[in-house]
Amino acid sequence: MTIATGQTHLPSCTDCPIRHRAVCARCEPDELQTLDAIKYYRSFEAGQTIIWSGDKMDFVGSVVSGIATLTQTMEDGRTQMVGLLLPSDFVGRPGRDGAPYDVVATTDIMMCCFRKKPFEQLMMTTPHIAHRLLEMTLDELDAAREWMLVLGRKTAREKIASLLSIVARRDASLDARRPGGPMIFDLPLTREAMADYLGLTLETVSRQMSALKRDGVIRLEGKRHVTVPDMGRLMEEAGDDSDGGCLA
Amino acid sequence: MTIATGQTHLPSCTDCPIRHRAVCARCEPDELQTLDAIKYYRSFEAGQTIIWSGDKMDFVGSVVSGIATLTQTMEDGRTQMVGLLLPSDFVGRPGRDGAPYDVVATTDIMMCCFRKKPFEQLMMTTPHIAHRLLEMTLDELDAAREWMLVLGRKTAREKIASLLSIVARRDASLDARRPGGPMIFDLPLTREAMADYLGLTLETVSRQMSALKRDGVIRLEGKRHVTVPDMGRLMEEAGDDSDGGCLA
DNA sequence: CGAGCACTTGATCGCTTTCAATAGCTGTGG
DNA sequence: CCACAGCTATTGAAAGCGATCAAGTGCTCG
Repeated sequence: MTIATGQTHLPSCTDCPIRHRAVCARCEPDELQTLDAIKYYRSFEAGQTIIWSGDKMDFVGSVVSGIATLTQTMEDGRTQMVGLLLPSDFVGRPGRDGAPYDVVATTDIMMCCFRKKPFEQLMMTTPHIAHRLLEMTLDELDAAREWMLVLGRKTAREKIASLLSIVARRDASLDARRPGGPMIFDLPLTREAMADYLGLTLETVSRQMSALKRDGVIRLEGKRHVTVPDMGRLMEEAGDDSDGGCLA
Repeated sequence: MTIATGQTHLPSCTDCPIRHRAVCARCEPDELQTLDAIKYYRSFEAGQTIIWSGDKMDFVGSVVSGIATLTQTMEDGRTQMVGLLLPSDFVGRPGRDGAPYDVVATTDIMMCCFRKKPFEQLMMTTPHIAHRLLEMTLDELDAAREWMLVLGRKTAREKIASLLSIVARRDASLDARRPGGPMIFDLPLTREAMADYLGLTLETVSRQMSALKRDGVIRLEGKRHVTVPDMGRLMEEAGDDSDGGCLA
């Protein structure tokens, strides 16, 4: 297992797949050019730790492709996932040196990075970046609080259904499927990662996945390929309002 | 129970108790003057709901004094607290109309408010405000993620100890006590509110409080007045690193 | 003094964890 | 080609922790 951390200069920002969703989304062409000049790409392999909790962080960046997780670990080994980083999500905190969490690549991943100091200076002079980052941070805060309800008050079955519906809806936003039809997607997480996200054991995750399959809420091909025949049903199982999702 | 929502113009920002910690912390005197001109105060009584989840929010603001909670409720009544609002904390989200959570005053509370539209415009022209708000939002995000570990992975006893140590440390930051001595503070929350924060039932909260008292980790006078003879011990019970807190 | 509220305490139940065995899959090497 | 290690996932049985149901205490206020 060679730890070959790639480090490359790649195409310009105008062709970037996350151009319109990442921290640079609001930037004008000239601002984009400035970013283009100081950005660099880094790739990580599945399983690699991108940032260790407590380490000094000298860069920030965006996930371009692939998936990473933010996790916290107690001394005795109990771990809790506190964030799921998808393409366009931002990593790192301007204005703070130490990293509060482990960031681990769960799939092969490509990141668009900036050294922290230059990025911080850029933020001072480029309101479009600061505003977009505020907007994204507020969204993450909402997501974290949503998750607190899941962790604090939902049953194991509801937790699984909540996770599935979140992953499903994310895929839907990319594929632009019609809301009525069945949803099909791949779970990007192992059972253990799901457990760490949900505050459960991996055995309980496995049992509840089996139960949802047995009850016809989901269908499984292999371990990771999921079909949801009826999203409304899944949302009910998650304990969420089933009325939502009517985004014509 | 008269719902007398006070609405007053009060002293200038320069005398404000949260002047150096709130969203206005970074403002220059002239910027402060602009804020001063459009701010207004509102008071709420303990128990009053300040904002209903789903309602249109036409103002944002800072807690000046008192305590409020952010809560989420499922259809069947299960509720989870997702935030504790202390003096200087910011309420409301620029750029979004609907409120995602209930905001409830747990004590009598005074808020410094701004109508949303003017505040948003001000944010565009005043980077000091936008930057401070980003900083505060990132802090809240860290706090929310810290809490996810508590909700997902800690035992009932650890949860209670975590809550107590957080409240204790907050008070410490105000009182500037020496780290070695005993900590004394009042719990601003009922047992039920503690339960909603911790994802427990109020019975379990009560039992674990009794257990911590029995084991000498805390002492109680009345229901709310808490003495912690040894903070290190409390931190151990919370499952946190006990080495921390060495801030000379 | 009695109603109402916040809190405490006890007994029992049930969900999730824990411990343990097994299955399925992949890659390696004889 | 098959045996085997290593990993992920499933399933079963038993244990434990927190929830639920149910009194009961102490305080405040009318």
